[in-house]
Amino acid sequence: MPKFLDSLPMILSRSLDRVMPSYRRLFQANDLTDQQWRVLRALWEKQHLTSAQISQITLLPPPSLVGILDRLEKKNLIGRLRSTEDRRHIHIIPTQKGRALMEHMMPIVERIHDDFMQRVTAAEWDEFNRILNKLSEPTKKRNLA
Amino acid sequence: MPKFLDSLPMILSRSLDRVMPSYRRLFQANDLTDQQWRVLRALWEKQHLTSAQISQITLLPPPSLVGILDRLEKKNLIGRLRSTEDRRHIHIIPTQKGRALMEHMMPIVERIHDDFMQRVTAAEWDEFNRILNKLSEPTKKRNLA
DNA sequence: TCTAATTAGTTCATATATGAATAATTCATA
DNA sequence: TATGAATTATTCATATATGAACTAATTAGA
Repeated sequence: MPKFLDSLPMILSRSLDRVMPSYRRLFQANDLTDQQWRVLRALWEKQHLTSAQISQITLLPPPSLVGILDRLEKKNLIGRLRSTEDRRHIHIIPTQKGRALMEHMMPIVERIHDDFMQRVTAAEWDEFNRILNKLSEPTKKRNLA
Repeated sequence: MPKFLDSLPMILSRSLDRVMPSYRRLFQANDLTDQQWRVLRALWEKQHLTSAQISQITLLPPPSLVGILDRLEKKNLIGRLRSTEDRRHIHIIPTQKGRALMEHMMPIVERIHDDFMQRVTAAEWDEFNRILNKLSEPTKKRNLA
């Protein structure tokens, strides 16, 4: 008899609730929300991305992204630049200030990540990812209603 | 060099995004949000719970819970009853209609759950929970109440 | 006994999630 | 080449998340 608290959604939600505070302290110290940081983080590797690309990388839904980008723009951390080739695309580009903030935060984020990683062995981490992937791997539509 | 997409928060978020749709189709077919179902589900075992207890079980923050309970009450699925012993407590009680809805949905929810469980062995599931717990176990604030 | 500290539920301001719909642009193709 | 389909970013309405603050009720302590 599977208990509510042992269901997959609750297990994942509870873990997120436990993991996020360690990161959130850093985000708040830098006046960022979780989501705002995700956008900046996505721009760490690439110099510019479209909204759709950011949405795909960060898992942030497009309607949410509009407001998140608005606020990042207002804080002068990113800029919007409409593409001349395909005028439907809007390139999101970090500003100097945005890039400076990323450079300040990235090492700390990595340290937080490393702290979590040190809780398990490399083999455990791999095994964890393998099983979680089996559990959540997308297949067909699973409509049991 | 850990990639953004392989960080613990992103892995957990992505898995949730992949798992929830299977449940959400059922919730929507019954005119419920994820959170509204969580509250009903919490009331499946117990006949009545206080707001604080529901918040703890469902992981829903108290300020959110107020609105969620308002809407469940408006749909006549639950009722609020102020305790006479401690007038700060408010008991949340499913209505007849609420209980009927739960009885209709529970078997389907269980089937969805079983469907996910069949993707891994019992040993894998245990191992998954063990590692995830090591990863996300709270260390500080260990409140031994 | 009387007041300070706690507790439960709530409100507030702001930010985000969700699903439907829309405007502008580009693509596909008859 | 006109025109319907597809794409990109956006808006809209509603629901929820987050952290601070607030009210009413209860409890702890001097």
